[in-house]
Amino acid sequence: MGIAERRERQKAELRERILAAAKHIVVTEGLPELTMRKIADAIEYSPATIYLHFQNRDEIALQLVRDGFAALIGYMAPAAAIPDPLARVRAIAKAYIAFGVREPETYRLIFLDTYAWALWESTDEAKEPENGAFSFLAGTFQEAIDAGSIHGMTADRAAELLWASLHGIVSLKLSCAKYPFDDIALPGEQMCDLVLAGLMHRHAIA
Amino acid sequence: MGIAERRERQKAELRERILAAAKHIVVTEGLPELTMRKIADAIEYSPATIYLHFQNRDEIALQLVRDGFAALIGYMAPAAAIPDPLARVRAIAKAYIAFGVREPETYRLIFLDTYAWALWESTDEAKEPENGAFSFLAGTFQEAIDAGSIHGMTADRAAELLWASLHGIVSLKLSCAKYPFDDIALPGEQMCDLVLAGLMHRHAIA
DNA sequence: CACTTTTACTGAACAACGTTCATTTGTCAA
DNA sequence: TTGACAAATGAACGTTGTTCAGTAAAAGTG
Repeated sequence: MGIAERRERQKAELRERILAAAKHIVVTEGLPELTMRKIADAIEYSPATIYLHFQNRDEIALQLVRDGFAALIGYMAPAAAIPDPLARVRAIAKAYIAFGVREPETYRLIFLDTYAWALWESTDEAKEPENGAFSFLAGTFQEAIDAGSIHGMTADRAAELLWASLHGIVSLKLSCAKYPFDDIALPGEQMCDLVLAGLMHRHAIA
Repeated sequence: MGIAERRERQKAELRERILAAAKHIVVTEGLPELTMRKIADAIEYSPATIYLHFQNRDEIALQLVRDGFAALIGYMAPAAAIPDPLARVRAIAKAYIAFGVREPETYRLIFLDTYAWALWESTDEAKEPENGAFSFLAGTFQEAIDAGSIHGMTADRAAELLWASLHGIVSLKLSCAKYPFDDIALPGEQMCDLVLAGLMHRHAIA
C-alpha cells in the first residue's frame, strides 16, 4: 500500500510548501500582504487548491502564529541552563527583546497583528505548549521569591508585569517609526533591571 | 454673500457627520469594519459622496486617530495641576490606564491598529500638539530628577520606559483575551510604582 | 487491456472592498 | 427662462476571500 502513503506524503509536502510561501510573504511584506492568490502564485497552483489543504486564510495565519511562537520559545530556551533565578530572568528578558529585534515581522504576527493571541482564546491552557513561555518566566520568579531575593508580589504577577513592560518596548519599537532607539537591547535591559530593582525594594513604596 | 457661507457650513457639517459615523463604527465594531459603504449608509449618502470630503479611507482614519489622541490628552491634562512631580507621574500613568480601559477601541485605533503612530511619521515634531503628551511626562520626570528624587537616567529615557511599560499592560489587556486581570488599574499602578521604585534605587543594580 | 471510481485540480463566478468618473440632479445668477 | 456651477450618484474597475461545477489524471477492478 505504498501508493496511499506516497499520496499522503505529497499532500503533506504541498501543505508545507503553502506554509513556507505564506511565511515568506509575511516575513518580507507583512501580514496584510498575505493573500491567497500570492500564495497560489508562489507555489504555482491555483488559488482554489489551497482550500484543499486549509479551510481558509485564517487557518494558514494561525499556523504561522503557532510556528512563530515556537521560534520565540527557541530564543528563550537556552536561559533554562542558568542556575541563578535573577540572572535567568535577565536572560529570558534579553532573549525576548532579541527575538523582537531579529524577527520583527514574526513578533508582529504573534503579538500585534490580527491574529495576535488568537491561540490563547480558543485552546485550553493545559494543552498549550505555547504557554510554556509564561510558565518558564513565572517559575523563575517563584525561585527568586523562594530564595528571598524578591518579595511583595506573587510570581505570576511579577512575570506579567515584566512581560508587559518588555512587550511595550518591543511594540513601540516596531510600531512607532520615531521611536528614539536604533537598538532596543539597552532599554530592554534597563527596563528589566528597573522592574527587578523595584521588586527588590518594593517596601520603599506603599 | 450668505449663500456661499451656508454652503460651506453645510459642507463642513456633512464632513463632521462622516467623521461621527466613522467614529461610531470604529468604536463599536473596530477599525477593520470601517468601510466606505457603511459610512455612506449611516449618513444616507452614496459612497462616492464621501470622496468629495475626504481623499480616501486613510484620511478619515487618520483624522479619527488625531481626535483619539486629543481624547487621551484630555484624560492626562488634569494631572498638570499636581505640584509634586512623582505624584504627577503617578496621576499621568493612572490617566493613561484609565483611557485604555474606558476607550479601548480608541486606544486600539491610535496605538495598535493599522494607523498607529502614523501621525508621528509624517509630521514634524514641533508641529505636533500630540507630542505634548510625551513632553508632559518627560518634563515631569525632569522635575523629579532636578529635585533629586530620581537619578541614574535621563528624563526622556525614564519617560519612554514608563510609557512603554504602561503601553504593554494596556495592549496585553486589549489583545489577549486570557489576560488575567479584569481591571488593569491595579497592575497599572503597580507597574508605575515598580518603575519609580527602580528609578529611585537604581544604584542597587549595576 | 478496457472500464469505473476516486482523487487532484482548476476556471469561472460571487459578494464585498476601495476608488473613479461620466452623468444627472439641484441651485443660484442673469 | 436660460445658462453656469455645485452637489450627488449609478455604474463600473480591479482587488480581496471563498465556493463549486466541471475536467483531467490516476488508481482500482473486471
